[in-house]
Amino acid sequence: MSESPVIVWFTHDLRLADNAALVKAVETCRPILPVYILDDETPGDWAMGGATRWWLEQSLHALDTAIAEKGGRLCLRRGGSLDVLKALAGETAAHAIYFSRNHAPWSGKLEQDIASWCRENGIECKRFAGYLLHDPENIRTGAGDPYKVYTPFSKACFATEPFREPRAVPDNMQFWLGGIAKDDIADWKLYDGKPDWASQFAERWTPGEAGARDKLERFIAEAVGDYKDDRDRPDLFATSRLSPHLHFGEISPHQCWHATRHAMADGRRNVDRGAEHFLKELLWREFSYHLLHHWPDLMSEPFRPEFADFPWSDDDDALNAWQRGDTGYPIVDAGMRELWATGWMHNRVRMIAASFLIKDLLVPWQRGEAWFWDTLVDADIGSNSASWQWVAGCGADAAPYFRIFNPVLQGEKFDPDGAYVRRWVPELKRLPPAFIHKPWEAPALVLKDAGVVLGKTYPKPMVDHGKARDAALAAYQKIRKSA
DNA sequence: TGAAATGTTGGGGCG
DNA sequence: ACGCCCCAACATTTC
Repeated sequence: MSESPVIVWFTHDLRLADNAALVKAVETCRPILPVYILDDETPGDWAMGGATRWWLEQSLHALDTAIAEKGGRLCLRRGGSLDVLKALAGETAAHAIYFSRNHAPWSGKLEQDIASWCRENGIECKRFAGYLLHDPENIRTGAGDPYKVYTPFSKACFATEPFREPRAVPDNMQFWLGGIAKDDIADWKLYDGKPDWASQFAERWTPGEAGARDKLERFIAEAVGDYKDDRDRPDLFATSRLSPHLHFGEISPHQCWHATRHAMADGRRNVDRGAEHFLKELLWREFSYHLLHHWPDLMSEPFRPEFADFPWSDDDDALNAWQRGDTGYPIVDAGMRELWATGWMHNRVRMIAASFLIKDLLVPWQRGEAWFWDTLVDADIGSNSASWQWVAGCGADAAPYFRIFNPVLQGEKFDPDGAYVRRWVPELKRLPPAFIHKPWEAPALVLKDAGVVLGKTYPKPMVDHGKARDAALAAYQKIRKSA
């Protein structure tokens, strides 16, 4: 029997580089048992959605391959994390359990329970910093309160630079090779391909640490300098698309931060304006988790309590039309179809589509949040919750409710030629730019030339935006009076 | 990380 | 020449 191992429990840190738990496990000079647990029990209502399950399967393959190249294998188990770790520790007579901290609302108790059980059973337990630049309890206002506003929060973060350097992949890893039961990932049925809704995902994405590193390097080399100007353009390839990689921890925010800072420091290109903005976007992710940590029901309850009485119209037909991308507003439909086809949507379009659901259709923001949770490959409990509250106007540092996006103007401003709409709503692709974002205003002859029959080949607008806006503002007045 | 309504200004046409 | 009106263009306010 080999020496008792250190269990390295992988969660949202599916990488070998910049992984403190792994580095410290190697430093013990004991054999390592790398483990991933598919835990659908602990998160309750927030078990992983469909698109993240597709990603997870790919990412675990990538991690297992990377570990295999070092001479080990990833051990897969399914069940409640505490129960599985107890079982594994028993089966292997483990010396220790090392892992990176998680920041979901259910993680704190779980990690405490693991630490307590380890203490009672004479097993060393070490928890390392998680997937944020700062632990959420360490950033406070001068008065000692958590920040509720993004800008001062981001200033406070910048003031704490420099952040620690990323850690290298440890060399001479020794793996524990005892014979224990391991799940076959195929049995998890993370994605069964029936129906084959994720067929396009693989064309767009390369899950895993190597894919994440490539994405970051390409973004820094080609796009970060123009990020401030072009990041709102869904028709361009101007954003990093790192969100799913960050969600699974295939890359750390420290790695992203330092790569950006190095590009700024080398000074060969005029990169600073865009790069600075990219850092700020990383801090929006940070801010979302900061809010979630201090207000752990952010996923379900409006931060501003008066919104609990908002007169929503919880209409399934409206929700379904939005989900399918059949609203009759091209920029909204393009976004929803991009989401379905690729598991991702450009951030500007997320705001437009979310605003449409909430303010034009008056559907509760939680319904849209749930849809995104199921369909986004980057579905993340922090960013998703905070961002939906932001759009709904009920969040901490949110867009006020009366700030209502006009889907036509937003389309014309951020997809000026209509290239994005043409890509995802091909039945409109022959419409000229002047009407691509408002086909109902096109003269009959123009529609005929483009092969568009409104109500048949493409829907008529499901609501009149002007009237919907008035209705939304009227609804808002009701909760304002009672507040 | 809005948009619409309302207010102000200034150039030009015109009597 | 001058005042008046019209209405872009821009600014401010309101939702």
